[in-house]
Amino acid sequence: MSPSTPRKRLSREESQAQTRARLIDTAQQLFVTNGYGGTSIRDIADWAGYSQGAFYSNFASKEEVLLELLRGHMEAEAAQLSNLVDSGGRTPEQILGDLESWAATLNNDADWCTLSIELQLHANRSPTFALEYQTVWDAHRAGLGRVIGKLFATLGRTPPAEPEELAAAFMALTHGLALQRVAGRPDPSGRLILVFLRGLIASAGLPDTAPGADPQPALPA
Amino acid sequence: MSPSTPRKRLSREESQAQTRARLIDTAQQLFVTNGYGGTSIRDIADWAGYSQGAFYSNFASKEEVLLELLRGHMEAEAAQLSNLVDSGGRTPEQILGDLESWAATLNNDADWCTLSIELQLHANRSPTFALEYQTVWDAHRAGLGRVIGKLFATLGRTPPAEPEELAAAFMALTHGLALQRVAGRPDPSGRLILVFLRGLIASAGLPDTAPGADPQPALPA
Amino acid sequence: MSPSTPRKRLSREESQAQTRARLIDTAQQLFVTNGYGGTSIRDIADWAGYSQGAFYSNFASKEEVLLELLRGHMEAEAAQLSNLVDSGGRTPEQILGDLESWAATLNNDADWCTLSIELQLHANRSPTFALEYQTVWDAHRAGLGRVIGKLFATLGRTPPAEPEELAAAFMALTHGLALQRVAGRPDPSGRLILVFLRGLIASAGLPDTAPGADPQPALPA
Amino acid sequence: MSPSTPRKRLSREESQAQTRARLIDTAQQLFVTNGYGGTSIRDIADWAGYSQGAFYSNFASKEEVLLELLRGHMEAEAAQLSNLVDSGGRTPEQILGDLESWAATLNNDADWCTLSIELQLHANRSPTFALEYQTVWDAHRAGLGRVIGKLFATLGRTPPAEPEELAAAFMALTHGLALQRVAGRPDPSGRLILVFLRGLIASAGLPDTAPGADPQPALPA
DNA sequence: CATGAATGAGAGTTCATTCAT
DNA sequence: AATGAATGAACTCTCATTCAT
Repeated sequence: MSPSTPRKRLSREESQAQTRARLIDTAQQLFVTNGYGGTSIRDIADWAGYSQGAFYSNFASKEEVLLELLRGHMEAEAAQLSNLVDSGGRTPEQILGDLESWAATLNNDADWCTLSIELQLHANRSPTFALEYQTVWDAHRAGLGRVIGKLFATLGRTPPAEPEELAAAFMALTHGLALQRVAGRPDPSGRLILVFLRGLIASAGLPDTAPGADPQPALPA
Repeated sequence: MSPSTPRKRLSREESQAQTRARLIDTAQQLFVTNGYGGTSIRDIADWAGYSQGAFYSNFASKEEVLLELLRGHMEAEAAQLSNLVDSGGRTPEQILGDLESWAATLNNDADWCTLSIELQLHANRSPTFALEYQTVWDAHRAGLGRVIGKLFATLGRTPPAEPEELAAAFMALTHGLALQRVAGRPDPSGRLILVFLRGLIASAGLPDTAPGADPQPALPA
Repeated sequence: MSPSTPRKRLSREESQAQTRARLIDTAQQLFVTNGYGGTSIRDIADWAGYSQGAFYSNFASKEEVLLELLRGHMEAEAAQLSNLVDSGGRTPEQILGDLESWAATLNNDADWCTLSIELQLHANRSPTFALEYQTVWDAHRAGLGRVIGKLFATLGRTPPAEPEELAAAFMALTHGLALQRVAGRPDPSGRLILVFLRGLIASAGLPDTAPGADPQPALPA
Repeated sequence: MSPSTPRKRLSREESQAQTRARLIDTAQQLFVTNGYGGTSIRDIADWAGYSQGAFYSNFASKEEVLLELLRGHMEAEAAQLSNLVDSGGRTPEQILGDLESWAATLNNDADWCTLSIELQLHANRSPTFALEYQTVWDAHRAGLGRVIGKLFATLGRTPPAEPEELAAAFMALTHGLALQRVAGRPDPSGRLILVFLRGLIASAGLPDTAPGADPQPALPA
């Protein structure tokens, strides 16, 4: 290192940011493992290697860390969805492929799902939290709804329910399956989600096409 | 009062059965409202109008009430399923109608679903409880799986995944949708479940029928 | 069974006495094992095979059982002592032999000693109990003191302290050694008590004998 | 006060050491008065003027305070014994005098004895505690055994039992006599211990001295 | 900013005791 | 006399939170 860039030592701001980041990370892991209620602030501080006071220097309460996690959750999901949505001019096969890889992500990132359940549960209890949560949730639902709407539009079919409702249902399916996960057993979540998605497409009406055409020739299971 | 229609006073057994029943009822309501972890034994006893000691005269621990609720849950679900399964020789329309009314039940009985989530969450934390829980869960999954298998058999179609897996997926969907419920908004659970079910049927293969036949003429959405 | 001796069934009084006796026995065992404070009335009733109510039909409180045990203790000790004391005209060797067998009793009956400590401890806490206890204790101390006094008198020696005090000291030694007992290790109580007793005799003055005589020829270790 | 030694205020470390010390002191007094089982953590905290939480900031459990007291006990006893043991080249009279003053200490420090009994009792119930306790106990027994062995060696006599066993017996005697203490009555412990010790010396053999010598001319009671 | 001793409320649980049966 | 459900107080222990340092 040259004398002009010596800083092994973090500036005060950097150090503070690090403390905060470590607390958030630790909190997420503990919430996933032990649940929100089953995690104490002492736990978070201890596992992160800080004192309880350090926690309170960064967050006003346990709920505030959860909010912070919610924001991270939100950003990650928004990024994911923009990948699915923004790229125009795709064939149905490509969109379905995208959704498939999204489902695979869920499969791998079990922690997010578990955390997501914790968020939802806590929103059901705490009105304060519910308010912030609703925003995130609605945004996500709208985003996923748009992807689904687009898929059906590209296929030239009418979805069997409002795209946003279908989006909510897929998220519900994801959460419900995450709840069923047992360590050691293979997780069929991604596969089942696709099975259901293909089902929806199969049952979707072809509004103004000539009758007798094969309904879904392009999408063999 | 005549000697043959005796005392408003409860006999000892009746009285203790009443106590137990009231504690269980109160516990269920509180678990649904505040979650398992968010409910204290003090709460249960207080709301039921008894002392904490009364609770411990009836249950060895908080987990034991949850087990009791699980058993009730189990019986109710078994009864429901036997209605769906046992009656032979039905048309596909009848079976679908049965499933529809089952979905409607879920719609109305939001508490059961919320409680069911609590059960599943607690099973994920407590090995003791998980053991008992797994039994109930497996039985229920097998039961619902049988109904689904029968439906596809009656329709002469091949289900797009193992019936038991589909059953698990529908339960997941139910739980996930229950999680999303917000007081004041209409609950689309039952409707969405049927949408997905119809989708599965639509995408199911017709193993040995003549090609070109209209795949699902009997089941318009 | 002949018709003239039918009674498989206990009379009410007999049955009650049996209940009482079983409760007392169970209580003693539990007090010895877990201590007075570590034993609950529920424990006593359960282990004896009765309800808690049965306990309260026989005793007003936990302390009353302890009193009952104290009385039993007292009688047993009185009987023991009267054996040591009453038989007149013994040689010193015989008396020492008697004491030796008394010490051996203590060795075997560890339970009595442990219980005795519990009694003494409880007397130190409860004034009510202390009152009754003091009587028993004083009687026992006086009894054992008389034996010791007699022993010295027979030997024609002056005890190095008041016989009653020596009695108390021997009981203290017994209790203290009982406290040190560890399961699995041999218990040297009886032997040590005799070692100390011989010591007292050895150091006892020969008030009016000719000087130069061998002090204790008759009692080699 | 000069500016260099200003603050009446305690530093943080001092203050927390004070808290700990007060809790330990209070615990000791209460254990002595009410017994280990009869003392609640609430009691300790209340009497020390702190909250229960303060207790748990300093000790993990009630047993840990007892361990702390045990350590203090151990140190005090070790110091006492090193006084008795270390100083070489003493006449028998001096050693006996030392033991006499040791016995007098016991006399005055009744609390230690009572506490010692509580320690022993708790060791009999809790395996965890027993482990630590055994170490202390063995050390003390060995130490006192050494003093006794030295005494007999100086006197040129053979002790009537293993010095360690005699040590254990004297500790038992001490404990047992402490148990008998009743407030208001004079406590003969110290005196009786010396009576017994002189007895042991009197009955000790003179292995290789000329026969006919006066056995214990130097030690008149 | 970070510390962690101390707080006070509340958790699950046990217990001696009461009383309708 | 015996039952055991129910009581209410007390127990050990954990927690989110505060605040002097």
